[in-house]
Amino acid sequence: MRIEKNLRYIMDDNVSPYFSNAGLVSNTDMNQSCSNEAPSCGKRLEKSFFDKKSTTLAKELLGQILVRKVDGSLLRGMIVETESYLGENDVASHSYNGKRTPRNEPMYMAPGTLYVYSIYGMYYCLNISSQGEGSCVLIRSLEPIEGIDEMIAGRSFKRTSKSRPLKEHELCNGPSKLCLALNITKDLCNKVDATTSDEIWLESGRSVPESDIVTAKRIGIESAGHEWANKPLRYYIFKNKHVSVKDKKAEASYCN
DNA sequence: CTACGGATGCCCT
DNA sequence: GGGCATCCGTAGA
Repeated sequence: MRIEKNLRYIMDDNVSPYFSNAGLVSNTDMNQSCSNEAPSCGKRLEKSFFDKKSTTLAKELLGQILVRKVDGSLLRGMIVETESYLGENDVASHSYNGKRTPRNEPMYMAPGTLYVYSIYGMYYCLNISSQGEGSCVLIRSLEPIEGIDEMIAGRSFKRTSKSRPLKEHELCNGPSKLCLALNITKDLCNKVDATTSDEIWLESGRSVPESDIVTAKRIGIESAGHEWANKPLRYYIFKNKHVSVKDKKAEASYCN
């Protein structure tokens, strides 16, 4: 029943090469389904993958798979939008000026460590620590791959019977939406080492060519001032429906 | 499509 | 006490 419903979603929204075989059930199937994409597809990303400066990591995380175990079932989403936070020199970073508090401690931990913080009293954002003191990558959007029904259940928070049903591309198209969909909370995931955890980790997906990466300004940091608010430190996959905010000007130079 | 107000509570000063 | 790397519903073009 659940699989049947998932498949229907996939059929309705079959835009990603990742979905070519619609393998939704097990790790084994996943590996088989993308064996033509990349030799390492479906393998856990190791420490060395994360040990890069945040701008590089932010781009290389595009196309990779975030995996979360919820009540014994696996939820998977492909990362389609990220932001780089540079550390002590970045006015918009929680670690600006080398600021270090109990909240942002994970930003200073080993690359691959998750930094989950609460925002606006009711939401969370997920970051991954990168190379460099106090720098990290914010995960802004996912394209759901597996566990759609669980994601819908997670996103029912704050929604009523009057609310319009969510479309698939609305499940994870925002930093706090994806945390709701994948049950990522500070209590459960903050400071977790994603290279060793059995509850949340990353797997290699497809590699996104530079020509498919749109570079744009970051979202929601106007208070950092124009100069830093406008730095091109947000990255997303061109034409992907699951991106939270598109930048038409940045996309104008792309074809198709 | 964009604009805006309200929700809601943690964290730092 | 004020700010916040957000989301949602409504209003209007």
